[in-house]
Amino acid sequence: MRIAELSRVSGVTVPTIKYYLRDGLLPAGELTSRNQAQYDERHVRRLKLIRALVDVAGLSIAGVRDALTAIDATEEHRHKLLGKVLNRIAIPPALPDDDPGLAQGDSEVAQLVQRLGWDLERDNPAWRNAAEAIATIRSLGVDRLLDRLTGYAQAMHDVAELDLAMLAEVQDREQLIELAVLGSLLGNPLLVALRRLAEEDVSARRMRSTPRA
Amino acid sequence: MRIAELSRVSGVTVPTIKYYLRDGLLPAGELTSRNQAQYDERHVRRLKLIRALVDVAGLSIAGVRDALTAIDATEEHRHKLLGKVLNRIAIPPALPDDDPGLAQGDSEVAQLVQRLGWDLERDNPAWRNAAEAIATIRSLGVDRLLDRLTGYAQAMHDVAELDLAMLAEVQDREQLIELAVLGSLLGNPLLVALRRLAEEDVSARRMRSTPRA
DNA sequence: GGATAACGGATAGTATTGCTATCTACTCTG
DNA sequence: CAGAGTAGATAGCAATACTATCCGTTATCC
Repeated sequence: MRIAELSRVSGVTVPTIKYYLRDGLLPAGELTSRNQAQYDERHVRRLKLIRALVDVAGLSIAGVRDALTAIDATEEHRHKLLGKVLNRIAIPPALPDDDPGLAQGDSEVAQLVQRLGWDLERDNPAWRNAAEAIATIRSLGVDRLLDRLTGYAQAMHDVAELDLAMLAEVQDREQLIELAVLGSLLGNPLLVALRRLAEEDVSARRMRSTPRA
Repeated sequence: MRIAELSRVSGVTVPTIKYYLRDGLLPAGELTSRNQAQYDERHVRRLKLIRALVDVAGLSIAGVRDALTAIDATEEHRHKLLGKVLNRIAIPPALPDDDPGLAQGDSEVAQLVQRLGWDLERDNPAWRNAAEAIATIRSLGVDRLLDRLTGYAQAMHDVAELDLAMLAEVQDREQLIELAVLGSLLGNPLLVALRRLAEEDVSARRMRSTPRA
């Protein structure tokens, strides 16, 4: 398969494919001569993956590179725990380290974790993300949003049980890493969409039971 | 308060404040003369809100404008249902209408909704978001990620119950809209972070019970 | 075997986003 | 009344994600 067909099959324009090649997101095809290369199904798949991460997961090109690097981790790195791979595709901090309220958010996460008896390390990047979200909510004075923080955490624990149960079934290590990364990146928008749909259902039910509340 | 103090108090630079003023994200201060305006606490709050939506919720400036417009909906629009407000801050579609697989994703959402007996309309933008996420997962051949779709939906239904229970307690209509919008936009990153933290807990627990699985 | 279409690789250009800087005419402050 | 600050307008800029063009080379089709 040459570049024109790769473009046709994947739906990505030739200049964009060249751009991804330059950026190292897409591995080069096998050169059969100075200016001819062969591409195969792996390239098609990789292009679909890049577009999925950009369009659906909402990643930047730099974020895609991080995700692909995590997926492609060589065997010498792959002995590391799944957690390490997932921490490498974490959402970068949004607030400065000295943000007033961040320390408070951090300790609220600590309380939550302790209350639920969760077994985890403070250096998980998601800890910071959670602390930042909490700090932001408090700083805007919409504290009521956090009344049910524990319930949120329990619901996400249910999700996590499903995630890990799925991963536990996977034998192949390469596939495991990929499923974990994609489950994280593509699962988030799915969960967000399901939350919104569920809200409409709950709202409709409540409306039926108390029509003019 | 003049612009320099507004900048100092909010932590947003003067040129950026002017940019937000130009863009209509921040309402103009009250002009006391041709080139002097007074700003107040509402402007401080609005600036914090804009930064929160950009930094924490990850919205673009255009997205912030949509969110603020939804929050600021005048009384004539505010009779509309909460759902209409939330649909206006929906995530825009990422796949083209004619994407192969989108129709399949759409019908999978329909099956899920029917299976769970959810009461909702097909025109909810989140329906499309869910269909796109499902279509993308299928097109990448990582179908296993969807094995527990029903469980995901149930967990998010729990979240939705919490969301609506919180909103039901709010009397003031203006506050209701704001809490709904911020609960949606700021709640998502919080849920994503909690999911990741919960995954680590579940992973640690599983590791303890079956150390070398 | 000769026209021509496509190719890989390099370089340059472009549209958009989200600010940032400068300018001008004015006004408040010490 | 000096000079710092201001509103509003316009212009500039850095980053991102492509998109276009060019070059010499290579396949392809009659």
